[in-house]
Amino acid sequence: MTNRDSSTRLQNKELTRQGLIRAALKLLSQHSFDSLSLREVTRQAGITPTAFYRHFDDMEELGLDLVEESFQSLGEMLKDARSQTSFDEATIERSLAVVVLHLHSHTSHFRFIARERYGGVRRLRRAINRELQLFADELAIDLVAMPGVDQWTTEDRRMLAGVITETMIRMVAELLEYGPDEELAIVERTRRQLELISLGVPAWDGALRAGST
Amino acid sequence: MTNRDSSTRLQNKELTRQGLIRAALKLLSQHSFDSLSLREVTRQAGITPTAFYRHFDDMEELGLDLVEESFQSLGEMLKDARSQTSFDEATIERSLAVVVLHLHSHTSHFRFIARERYGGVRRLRRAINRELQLFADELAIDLVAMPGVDQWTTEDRRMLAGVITETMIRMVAELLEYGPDEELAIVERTRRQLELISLGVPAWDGALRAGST
DNA sequence: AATCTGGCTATACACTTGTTCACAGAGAGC
DNA sequence: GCTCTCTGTGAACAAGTGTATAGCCAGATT
Repeated sequence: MTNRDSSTRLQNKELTRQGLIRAALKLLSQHSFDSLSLREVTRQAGITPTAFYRHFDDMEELGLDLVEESFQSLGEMLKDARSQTSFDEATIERSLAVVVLHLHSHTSHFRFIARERYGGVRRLRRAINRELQLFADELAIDLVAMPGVDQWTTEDRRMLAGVITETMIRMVAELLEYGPDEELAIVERTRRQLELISLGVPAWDGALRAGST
Repeated sequence: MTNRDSSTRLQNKELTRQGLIRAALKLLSQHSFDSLSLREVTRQAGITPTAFYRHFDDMEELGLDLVEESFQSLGEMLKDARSQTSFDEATIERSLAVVVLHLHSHTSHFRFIARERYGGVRRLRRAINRELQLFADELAIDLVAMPGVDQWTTEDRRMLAGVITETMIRMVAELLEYGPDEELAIVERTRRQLELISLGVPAWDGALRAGST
């Protein structure tokens, strides 16, 4: 194999592979993943069912690749939203804007995550939740910079990061479900929910709220 | 038709109908709904595929019945949890206990709701979300009794009820995903999230947070 | 230029799916 | 007791499923 030049062979393979992934994502706006058939995907991608096996052993393997790709695009979103690590009105507003923007340009990725997170395929659920955990953990780290929160325990910071990410995800899911007419109301409501949470932060005293065990 | 007596005819029909529903619920712990086949359900219920049509036109119709039944059991839960309409530590603790208890005795119903809420079947999603809306609205009404919140706008009360129910639902989903070993940690984390939110309530001033439109 | 490699096609297999149809047989109504 | 009404059965259908096998042919290797 000549390494110095990009071989057309591999390029083409990657191309049809992308085709399969894009085909799957397209079909997943109608189906859930485990009602998505191998043949359906290849049909949409324009190749023979048997050719599928040149790229994936399994539909599940394709699914795991979808998880990876989806969170990759989500990671790029984080770069945009990061470097401002407070939790005030302005930050909330900006974060919401970033999420909504990326939602519009990566709709199928977001839909896939939202749908399969609690979907019928165990390995997919696990993979997605693992990635979401990493996502929330990053946020938790950022929250250290917030006055007051720096004194919190790690667990409490994760707890806070949890509500925030979950609230965001639910907003995404709602936006996907309802049309653009409802978009403003949904985002506005989410904004208020996040602000409400942020108001709880200064009043929080983790020490007084130790577990009952 | 003799109305005064319960005919064995209808009783039996209702019996196999329940059989179908229970069969579906059982299978839905492995599948998602739209990968669940009619034949699979009848096989599990121990009847012929064709007999299915004596009870439902469609799998989707069965699904809608599942929604109804699931929320009926959820409504009974509400009766237990209600009549204490504050949002303090004790109430949170008690509400969590009620939910966890009902989760253990109605696992399949909760799983169905959590999974199909964002699942692949549109009508099911809509039906579930409509019911959840009603659920949250009831909670919103109860929240009027809370000092301070009685001055809030209806929309803000719904907003608050929204975060609370969503946090609860996510806890349920997590409990379903992970084993009983994790149960304590999950519930504890949720408890803290709810308390954090409750701390934001006294500081909330809706007037200062009007929409930006 | 000859050979090899591997992405892809074509055909075929056994199996499952939703739905239709004719029919059985037990309870309901007279 | 006879007839009617329905819930459930059995066989059959066209269509869709995952996968195995054999072969083609363009790009890579030598």
